[in-house]
Amino acid sequence: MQGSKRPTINDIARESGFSKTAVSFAFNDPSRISEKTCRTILETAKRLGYIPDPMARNFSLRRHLSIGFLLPQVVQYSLQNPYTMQVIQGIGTVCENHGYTLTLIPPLHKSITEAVRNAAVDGLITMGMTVDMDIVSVMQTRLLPYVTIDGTPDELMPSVNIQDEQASYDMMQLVLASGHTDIVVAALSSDAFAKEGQPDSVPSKRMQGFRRALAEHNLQLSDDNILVAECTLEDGRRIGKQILQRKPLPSCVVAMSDIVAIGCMLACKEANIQVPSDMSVVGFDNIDEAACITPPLTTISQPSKEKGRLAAEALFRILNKEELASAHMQVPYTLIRRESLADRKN
Amino acid sequence: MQGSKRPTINDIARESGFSKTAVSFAFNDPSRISEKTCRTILETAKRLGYIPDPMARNFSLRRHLSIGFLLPQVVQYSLQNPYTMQVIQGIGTVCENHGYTLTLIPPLHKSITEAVRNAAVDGLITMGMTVDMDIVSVMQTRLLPYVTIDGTPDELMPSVNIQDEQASYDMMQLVLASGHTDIVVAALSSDAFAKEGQPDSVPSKRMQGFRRALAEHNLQLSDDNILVAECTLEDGRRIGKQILQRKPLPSCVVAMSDIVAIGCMLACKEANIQVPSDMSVVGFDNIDEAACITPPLTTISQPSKEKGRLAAEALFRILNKEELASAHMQVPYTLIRRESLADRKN
DNA sequence: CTGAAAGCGCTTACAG
DNA sequence: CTGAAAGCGCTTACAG
Repeated sequence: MQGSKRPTINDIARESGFSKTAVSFAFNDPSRISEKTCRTILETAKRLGYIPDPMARNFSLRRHLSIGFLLPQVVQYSLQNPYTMQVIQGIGTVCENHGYTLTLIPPLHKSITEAVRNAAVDGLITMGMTVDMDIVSVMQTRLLPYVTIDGTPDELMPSVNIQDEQASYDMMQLVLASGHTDIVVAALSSDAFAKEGQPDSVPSKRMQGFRRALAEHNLQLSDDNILVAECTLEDGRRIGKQILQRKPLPSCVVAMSDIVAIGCMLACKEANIQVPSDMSVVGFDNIDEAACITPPLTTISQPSKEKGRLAAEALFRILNKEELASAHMQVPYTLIRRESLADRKN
Repeated sequence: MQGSKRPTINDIARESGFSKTAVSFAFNDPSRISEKTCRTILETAKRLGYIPDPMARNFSLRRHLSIGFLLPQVVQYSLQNPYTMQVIQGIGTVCENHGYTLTLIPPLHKSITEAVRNAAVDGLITMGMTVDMDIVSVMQTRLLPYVTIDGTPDELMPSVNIQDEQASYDMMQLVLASGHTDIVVAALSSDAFAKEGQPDSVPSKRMQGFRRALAEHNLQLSDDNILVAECTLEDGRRIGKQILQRKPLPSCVVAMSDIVAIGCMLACKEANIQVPSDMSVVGFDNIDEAACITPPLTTISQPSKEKGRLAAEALFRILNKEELASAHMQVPYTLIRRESLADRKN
């Protein structure tokens, strides 16, 4: 079976005595031919083991029937982040409803741009994209529709976001209201796609929110108190260890991502530092683990599945040449207070 | 930009004054043409905004550069299970290394068979597949290579498994050794793909292991003590509620999957039943949540990423016409004892 | 109801 | 080094 060749539409046409046209109709639009012809053709197909080649069909119809999700990091990291996984879930559900598959696209030969040039999909969803990135011009050149989640909104960049600046402000307010003053921020590196100094990128927005709250308390963040982490558990742990070198310990670590916050907490556990009595930790995203870890993590809850769903639905609307109600979709967030943040006022 | 047509290789050939052949070489094998020609062509391409169409290229080369992962349930459930996600991670890493994308394939119009007929991929990885399923004959007809994880090994079915019967036996031995006798099994429904009564399917194997251990203690499982759940948190919770109706409560729930076990524990928490003092619960898979939930879950640890990795590597070996060292790969498991299982001997 | 033929956008064996 | 032409396996407008 493995060695032989698959029959093509030509074989079925010849063997059944009808034309290629008829064979094609038998599979795609039986009403165009007589029942008898259809039956004969389908029987011949079954006998010879013929299944129309999806690639040839899609090529002819100029479509892929697949949506691409560009992995922001190498597979190992991207899929390790429950937040990303939730986003993928939301996208996947919409794809399923539309009869599409969901293609996960890792960097190709280390290059995300290469991956986009070669992506065999009808449209792309990305995370953290800015309009001036190389991949955007590639998508535009390829006339590939795209939507970004947690990216920088722009006229040419349909996007799904929460109010990152405000959410971060709220979080920092809570931390400050709890009596913390010696604060370290575990920031996100602008990720794989990002260029330097995007003032509207999500990490920047969050930093702005933190700073605004601090400023209102006449505090500011020195560079020493900002550590940059990749969005992975391991890098969170690394940051955590680094923070634990300090004496005295900061009273609170404010992380831009739960996975990083949890990495920090791991480092604490390993060093026998008690959270929150020795040091508080707060996160961002409200992944499932945030609730079930000990102590439970104070964090910002984002509707991650909803973000994926909205992005995918917008993309399908673009594919269908429908109007977008708004190119910049916003979803609500919630501040969730749990035990990882100690009250230092008393 | 959205409305206009993309230039094709013909446009570049005409505009640059060279042949299609030369244009093709410029992109794929520059050594075949002079440097000057190559430069001219690439400049023309850039000027006109030409990027070779991946679909046409793949069609011509008879390949997709993508591996398919057949989702065993609807997207919502499949991607909600951390075990499945880990498997996908393992597969994804291998795809990345090979320069392939990973296509997640949900049922098409509710039909998995339809999805396989139309899958635009070079090979497929599935979970829980048996050789006599419809999709297997579709894959064979399409000459699509495939590998199954947690499926039923067969000559025509390359597979990756743990020793499910033995692992389940070990688990039940532990439960019995801890003094439990009133035991309820939360079994997995043979899933979306399965036909009735597969004696070699993973759920059957696990049941056999449970029964062997019970038999050695002169116990057997009445039908009343077997509840079948879908592999989801929600269905675990449903099963949990059902179990909590019983008086007296069973002393231990033995689940075939952590996600179901955790669903049960949720039901307990909601009903104010203490695990493990009122009732013990054990699971299977050792997903991350198993360790961080309260109380931590006793379970069987499976190397889930490794399973995905092995399956994908086997698939690529088949694609490259290499020999498989073995068509039936086995990975080791570990029994992990945590607090969700009470000791009733004392 | 049926079929011959052009077309989708590439690759590549072959000839020069 | 370069190009004309066949081929990958389908779909579909058009004519009968």
